Amino acid sequence: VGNVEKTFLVREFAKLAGVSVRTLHYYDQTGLLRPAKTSSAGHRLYTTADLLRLQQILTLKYMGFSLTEIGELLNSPGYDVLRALDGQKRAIEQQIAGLQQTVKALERTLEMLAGDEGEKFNWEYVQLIIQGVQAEAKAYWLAQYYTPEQLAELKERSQQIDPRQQLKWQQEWQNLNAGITDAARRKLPPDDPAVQALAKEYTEKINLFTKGDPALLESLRRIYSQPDQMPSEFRPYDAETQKYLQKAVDIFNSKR
Amino acid sequence: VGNVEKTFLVREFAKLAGVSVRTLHYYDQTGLLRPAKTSSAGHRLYTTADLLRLQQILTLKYMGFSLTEIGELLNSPGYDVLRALDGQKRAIEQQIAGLQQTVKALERTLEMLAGDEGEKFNWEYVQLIIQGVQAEAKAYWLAQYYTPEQLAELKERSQQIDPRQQLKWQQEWQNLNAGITDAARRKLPPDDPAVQALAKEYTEKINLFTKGDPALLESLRRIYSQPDQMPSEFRPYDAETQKYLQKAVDIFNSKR
DNA sequence: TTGCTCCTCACGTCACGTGAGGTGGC
DNA sequence: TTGCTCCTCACGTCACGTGAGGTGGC
Repeated sequence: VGNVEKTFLVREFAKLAGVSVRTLHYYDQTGLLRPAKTSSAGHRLYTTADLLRLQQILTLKYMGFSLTEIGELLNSPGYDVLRALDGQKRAIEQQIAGLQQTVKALERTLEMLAGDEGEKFNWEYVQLIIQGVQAEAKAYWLAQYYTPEQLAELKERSQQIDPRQQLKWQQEWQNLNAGITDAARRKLPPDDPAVQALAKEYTEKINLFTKGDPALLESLRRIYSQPDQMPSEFRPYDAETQKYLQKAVDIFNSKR
Repeated sequence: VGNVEKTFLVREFAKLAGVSVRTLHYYDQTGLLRPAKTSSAGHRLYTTADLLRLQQILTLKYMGFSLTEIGELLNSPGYDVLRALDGQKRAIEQQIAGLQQTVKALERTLEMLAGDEGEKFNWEYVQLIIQGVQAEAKAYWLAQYYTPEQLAELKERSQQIDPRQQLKWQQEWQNLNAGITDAARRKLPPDDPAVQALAKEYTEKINLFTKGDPALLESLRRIYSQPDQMPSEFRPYDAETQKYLQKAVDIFNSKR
């Protein structure tokens, strides 16, 4: 008696919150926002409590979370919101960094176009621009892990080595990484001979790079210690594959 | 005789270009990249010319174009590449600006969380933060169109008027804009009485805002002159709807 | 009775990833 | 003959937009 809360039909409620009716249907369907009640005719009846929840959903959506993530966040009260928001912030910052690289490439391409008017569009040069932008970003990011001396040495090294040889190494690395990713995906046991062959090749390549310098090895270790921190464009594999590789390499080392 | 060009099977070609086989299938299917030949067994045979085209596709993809746009760009030789790249640059810059707003909101929310430890997450406050960030961005953008005096006056005005009244106006604007968008979408004739009613309301609201000040009206005109330049978050309707509205308003004015 | 709102399917979007099921050359 | 690669469907993705076709209260 007197306990009748004001309810809203979908259209009303949608207008109130500034979303479409279809959105509310969808949120109901996926369980993200179930209306408080349903009328005898099957009509959705929303309350002000529902409005609060919807606003929370929209807030998190604005912050870039997916609907699945939003559901998890709102349904588990013990969830660490601070951590989630912080992670989200970092993710978006990386996204921005990627877009800024693209803008930079576009700018340099436009400069090039302004330079040679009337000439045909030089695709090869644009590819070089993109590679340059990406290399810059990578170098900038790596600079925080290497000491100045190491950076100087690596730079000198790369200048002394034949570009063709460098390209070949790069491709070998890519193939090796593809093999490792594939092995991890297929869940081959780390002590499988095929996987051990990959571990061997990996170890050899690392040794070739560090030339036995323990400081350089330590830098590499720092770089790969948190794969999720690494910008995705130059992250060879995710954290899980990384662990898998580590296991295989450990087995390989223990067997020698 | 001797005119046999080297060809590649899909997997080979895919590895060569660093894409997946499925991607090549898809590009073939959509007509974006058709292999030069097909073997008698129905196998796709790619040539180095195909590789060049694929690299162009990937370049444009990196620059943020959709596959449809890429197809149009590559298939129409007279296309104005410079204009396309410049537009793309601007689009990405706007995307970045939006993401930066989100980051700002996340940062301020995190600061708030750091302040009141252990307290319950204050959703209402986060909403205010988001609104604040958006208002800042809008003010910043509008500042380039209004004169300092106009800005000062508008600011003073908003301080003198009851916030509830402001909210009400905002909602009226939103409803009006929704009506206009709807009329344009349904292609009602601009001289339709219903559309004329919208034009009337629009004109009245504009007059209420400018208070007959021609300088203010001129600023508004500048602001709305290129709707596509306006950040999408506070663009009420696209260029086409804008034109439609203009037509309706012109008819309305001519009838008085 | 006429509109209006409500409902539930269900297809389309974008650029592929991921099997399923089957064929052909080494 | 056994593998390997190739092929063509065809479903799934993410968050809805957009009809289609039908029912119920004002």
